[in-house]
Amino acid sequence: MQIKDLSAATGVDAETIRYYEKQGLLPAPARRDNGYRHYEPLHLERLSFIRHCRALDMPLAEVQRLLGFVDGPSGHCGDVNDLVDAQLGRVRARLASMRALEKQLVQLRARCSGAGASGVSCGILSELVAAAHGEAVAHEFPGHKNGVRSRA
Amino acid sequence: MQIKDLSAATGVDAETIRYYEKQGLLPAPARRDNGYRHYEPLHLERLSFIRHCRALDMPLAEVQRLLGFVDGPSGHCGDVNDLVDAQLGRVRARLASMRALEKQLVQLRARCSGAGASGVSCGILSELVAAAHGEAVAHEFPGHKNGVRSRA
DNA sequence: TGAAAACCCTGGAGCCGCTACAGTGTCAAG
DNA sequence: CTTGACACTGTAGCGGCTCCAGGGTTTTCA
Repeated sequence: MQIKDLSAATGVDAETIRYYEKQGLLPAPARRDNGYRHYEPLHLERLSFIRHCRALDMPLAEVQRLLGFVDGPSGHCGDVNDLVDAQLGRVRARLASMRALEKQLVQLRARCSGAGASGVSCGILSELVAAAHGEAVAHEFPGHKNGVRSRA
Repeated sequence: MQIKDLSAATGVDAETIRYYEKQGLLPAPARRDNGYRHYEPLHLERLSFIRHCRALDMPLAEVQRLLGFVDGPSGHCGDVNDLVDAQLGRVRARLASMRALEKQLVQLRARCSGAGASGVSCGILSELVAAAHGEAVAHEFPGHKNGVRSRA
């Protein structure tokens, strides 16, 4: 099995497969005489595992730890639990902030769809400008470094 | 007003402020004799606007377009609408996939909390391995480049 | 047989939105 | 006059890829 077959079988781009190898997630396969990578069914299974974890949005570092549990002796059930719980926590936190975000955007959107093009300037823009004013005042006393989460 | 005052007033890190300037989001302020940036109230307002948009998780490129509308002549209400709608669409798509994610994680988590440490191996891990098997089979016929969204 | 297309390799740069340095200069307080 | 807080520039790093350049190899088709 060469890289394009593994790619076709998993739906993972060949460059991503090489990237996983470089990051130590996928064991380096044997090489043919011409230097081409030669994959075994083991790699297919492993890559699918990785992608499944990624579909759960786990960071690669955690996937790696999980793979360590798969390979190593059993009895890490507690550790695995913790890992999944941590991921669930992250997902829920993001979910909450996304919901708040949606709400804000819906409110913002309503500013314009109602009034039409009658007013002097756009309601959405003036809303954002006004909000900016409020924010600036609200933040006048510092205390924390960064009020906006870096990636919702 | 020097950079740390602007930073304190908005809660935005000074390095981030300089970054926004370099990216062309914040107009370059006047410089004092010593080369220090000298900010006007205009900058405070503008920076707050940017942060408010960022709090709505808009990409900087869109914030820039929005700023263009603020500066330019009015009458872009339709464009602004489209922009906000696009953002709302992105947020909702992410929201949906996050919800699916949470569900999967909860199911996965249940695999282990029920059985305790009685079985031979961890239920979560075998579930992931089994799921990986299913995925691999399901993808055996290619057609698309990348099955997993890059950033949920 | 020979040319073109499709695949493979490596190494490095680019994406986003910051964040954190290193190395240097300037200013205010004690 | 020293100490500390601030300022400046420029560059590198994060995650998780993605894409490109510049090569080599293999397959396919005329």
